Amino acid sequence: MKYNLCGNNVVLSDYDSFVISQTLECGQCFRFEKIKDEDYAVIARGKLLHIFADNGSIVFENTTEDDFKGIWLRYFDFERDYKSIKETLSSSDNTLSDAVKYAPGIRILNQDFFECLISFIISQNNRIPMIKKVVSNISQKYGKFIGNLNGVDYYSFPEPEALSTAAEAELMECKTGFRAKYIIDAVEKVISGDINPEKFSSMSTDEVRSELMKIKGVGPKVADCVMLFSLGRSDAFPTDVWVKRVMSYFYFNGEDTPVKVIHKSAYDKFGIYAGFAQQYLFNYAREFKIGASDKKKSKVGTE
DNA sequence: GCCCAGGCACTCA
DNA sequence: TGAGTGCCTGGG
Repeated sequence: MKYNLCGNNVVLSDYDSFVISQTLECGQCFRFEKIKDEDYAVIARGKLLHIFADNGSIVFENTTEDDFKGIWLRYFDFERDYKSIKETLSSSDNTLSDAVKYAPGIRILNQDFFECLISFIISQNNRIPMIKKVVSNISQKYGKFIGNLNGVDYYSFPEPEALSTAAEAELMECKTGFRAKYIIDAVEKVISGDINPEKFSSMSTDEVRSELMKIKGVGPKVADCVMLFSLGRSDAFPTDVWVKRVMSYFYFNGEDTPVKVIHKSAYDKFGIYAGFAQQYLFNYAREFKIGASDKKKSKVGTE
């Protein structure tokens, strides 16, 4: 991977396995706005980033080398060798081979723990546009103004202390619905140190999952999302309805299979790459509506 | 108006 | 230990 400085921009060339839209729109994060094709505003780590593709390069607009190296390199997971991960997954499994070919430019983002935790608590029983709206509402109300792009104001996701001032009724006004009390419980546990990501480093993935599930509104699915997208646990395998469908469809003869069974088979098959496999499969399943009712289903491989 | 969405808590057997 | 049910909200 190579980058150079060009005026106020950092320009990334000679990279692989990265397509902005595939990485942002594969359901792992909620803090981005599409400006046009391969041109996005991204909010992360208290910064507003304008990122776009230009003649095969990726431009990080108005970005210092310090921010690029200190924030974005890690956020977009550019230090990881995705070629070998994709080869490993594809070589042993035809389904994965197809799923990887379908979206070879997905990278697993390294998001902020607290933001990721609250965002995926909000995600339960909810749709992506709605999740984005709720996270944005919370940021606008409790976060800090960080900039304007194309006439749109952007706000950072609040620190735990800032969000702790929120009453349940106020969170409801942000359209969190029944999840408001879950958010309050999560904030309390983070501030008290009851939930402390620094302590996680010495724990196994199963132990971290149990810790996270002490928070109200955090079950196995949300815990695995938080571990995969913000704690670098690549063996986490978030099993939501789509992953359940795609796994049942391809590995269990289309039979409705319990999440526990799916979870175990994923770990047996993919091991420490389970999280990457999940992301390729999830994207593939959602795009082709694999396993959804016939009305919604489109034919695999015809698009 | 009804149904459901990237789950989870709660209840009851 | 597992199955069944309700949940804010808004778009189809």
